[in-house]
Amino acid sequence: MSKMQIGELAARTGLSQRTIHFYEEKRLISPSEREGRGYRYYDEQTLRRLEKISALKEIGLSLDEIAGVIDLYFQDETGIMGKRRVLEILQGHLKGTEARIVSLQGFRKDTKASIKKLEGLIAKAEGRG
Amino acid sequence: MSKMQIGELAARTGLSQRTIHFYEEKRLISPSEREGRGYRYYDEQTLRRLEKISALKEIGLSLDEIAGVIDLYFQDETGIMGKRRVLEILQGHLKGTEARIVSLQGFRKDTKASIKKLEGLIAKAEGRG
DNA sequence: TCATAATCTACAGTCAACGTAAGGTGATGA
DNA sequence: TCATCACCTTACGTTGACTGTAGATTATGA
Repeated sequence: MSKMQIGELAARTGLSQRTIHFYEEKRLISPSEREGRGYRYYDEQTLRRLEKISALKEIGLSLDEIAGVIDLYFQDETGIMGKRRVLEILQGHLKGTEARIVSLQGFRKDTKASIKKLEGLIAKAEGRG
Repeated sequence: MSKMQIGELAARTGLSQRTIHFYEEKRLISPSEREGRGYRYYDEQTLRRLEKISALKEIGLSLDEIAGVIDLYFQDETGIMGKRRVLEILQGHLKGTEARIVSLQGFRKDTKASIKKLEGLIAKAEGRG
């Protein structure tokens, strides 16, 4: 269970094997082990890492940006300075996410207004017809 | 006011002139006029159109997808069938937007939890130090 | 009239994030 | 023995969304 090959990892994350290779090139992940015949082996940690990467992509970060922060999510920061730094990054993500949400809510409002107006027009046209 | 050249349009939308040309190639917009064999002239309608395009990009539509629906936002649909069609599209956008919001809210929740945990650790470390 | 500014067309280049294909290795089961 | 499988590396291709730039044309003000 704990050790899996790339095929299983791909299946469980929904990513393609190529994408996983690509993420390794970009230093977003690395296999936990590379035994005899060259196969990559991954653990659950990498699985969670990939999930976090997808989540960060969802909020609009580029892979480069993700590469710059992904470790912060998974290293056990011992020093208090490290913890503060991680905290700052997370707070930045939170802010970005909230801005994004607000912007989408604005769009939602506009769209709802358009819909309502259009429904009115349709109702009127039907009533008259 | 009503008639402007590409420079002004670019300034007012925040897009580059090159991008506006590009959007024209992609049939997302077109100049209202092309007098004297040369310069493009735009009206306020195009300005609003570009703003809508940006909004649709914001919610994750590709330029191709936008090209497929942008007219619906600006044509005065006369027939009731047309109106229904526009309504459907808008409802689709609304659904997509709401899904997007929910997903971001999930991420926000996770991030907040991480922050809280981290703040706890920092407080503990400080209290002990 | 002439400099300068604004715009034009057309083609090439870039960058991210993969996709795809070719050719090769070691393990496994019929 | 041999086909199949799961993976490997290397490398070129693709798509989307721009961006740069050269060289020509058009407009404007002193």
